[in-house]
Amino acid sequence: MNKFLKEFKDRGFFYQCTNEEELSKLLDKKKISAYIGFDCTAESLHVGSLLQIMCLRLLQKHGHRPIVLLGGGTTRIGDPSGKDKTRKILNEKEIDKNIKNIEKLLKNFLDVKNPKIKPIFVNNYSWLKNLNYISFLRDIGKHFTINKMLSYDSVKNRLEREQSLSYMEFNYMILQAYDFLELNKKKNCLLQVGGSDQWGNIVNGVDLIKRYSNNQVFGLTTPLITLASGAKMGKTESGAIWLDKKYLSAYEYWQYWRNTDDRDVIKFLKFFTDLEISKIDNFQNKNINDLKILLANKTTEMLHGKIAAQNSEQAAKEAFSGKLLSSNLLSIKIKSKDLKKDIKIVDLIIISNLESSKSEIRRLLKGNAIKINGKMINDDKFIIKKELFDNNYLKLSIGKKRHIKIELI
RNA sequence: GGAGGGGUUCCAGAGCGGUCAAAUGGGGCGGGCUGUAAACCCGUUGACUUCGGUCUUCGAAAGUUCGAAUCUUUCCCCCUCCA
Repeated sequence: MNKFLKEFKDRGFFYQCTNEEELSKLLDKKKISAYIGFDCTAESLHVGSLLQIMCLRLLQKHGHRPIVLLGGGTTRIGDPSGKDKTRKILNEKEIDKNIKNIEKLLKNFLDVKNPKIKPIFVNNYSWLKNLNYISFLRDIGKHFTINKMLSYDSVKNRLEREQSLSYMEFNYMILQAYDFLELNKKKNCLLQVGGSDQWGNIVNGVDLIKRYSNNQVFGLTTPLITLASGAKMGKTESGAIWLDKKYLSAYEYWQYWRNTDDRDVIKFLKFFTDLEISKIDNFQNKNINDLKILLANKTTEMLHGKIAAQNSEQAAKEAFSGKLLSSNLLSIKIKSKDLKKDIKIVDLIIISNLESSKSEIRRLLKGNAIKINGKMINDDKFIIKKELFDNNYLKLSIGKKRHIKIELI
């Protein structure tokens, strides 16, 4: 089997392929361009897209060129896959902003220097915006049958549940197939990779290209990642695990990985780090917590850089060992003039934006959850005095995991 | 078009005139155990509070009543069956 495909499988990326044998042969013969499309409905991607990003990296590792499609056109329509309701439609400005930001984000993960494998970023709006309806129907539309389109899960589910599916959304799969055709024509793109929910859309593209130009191209999908706990990856109660540090700090990102369920650690090392498979397979007997730290370091390093990863590890070490102040701890600044009057612990936490409900903070206080400089506070009338600050710093702990440095400025 | 059933707190789902900020389960949060894991146990889960209470919530609006999530009217939205 082709080396790329083998590693793709060994790491657990593989779910389905339109024609594995032929793809393997092709990849042995030459270096190709392959594309993955990303949703641009938000300003940042989250961990849910990370497997796709790892696919891009793997392509590069094996000398293939990734094409990143940031769907300015299709985001304007909204993919009905996995959705019960029509998505909210974003306006042009928002989408353009999202595309710019996501492109920047992705560049953190990819080799953008090596001219042979440098990623190509494309926006399908550039070809979708000028489509002529009649000629599109004649050239492209004739290759699609409604009979088949109705059989796809994304469509079928909607219809079965009697949820309305607009004609606009119904066209999504055709547009995605058309994207593939365009990329095949313009960039000689021979492979589309996506999540398993994209299978139908990908197959349509492969079929369209076959019918339209008689070229053979391929589709490859990755499995949906579920956690050992049964939950979907990437969402926690406090929100999505964003990749952009504007929404989630490097430390919090590091913590997300550090808190991986035991049962998921080996799997995640294969998914989300570049460590060699053979090496990971030898980890079975290693201390599970060391592996979690390794996982956190590698994933954080990849996104935020080595320094950020090291700082996060250091901060965690200090925070959880009970050390009072660490320069690496998440820091929140409050103005000293706000501290002039007697400020209560409850208000301090509100000002710091750590909690938004005073009732909640009172509950936490009652539940032995709040510590200042390592000392438990139960009284909701506890006054924060200047003396509590050591060199203008104070350590506030909420629960066992949230340790924050409050800085007086 | 005709006949029924329903919209309840994050979710599922009870309540059907006062004892309802609303059972129960899930989820979340906090505590315990531990390893920043899992499992398990306990507490908690609308907001504000001078801890006495106060205010806002049961699809929307209006009404009956001393008192409404519960009754009436109108409106909006969902589901099932028949045509």
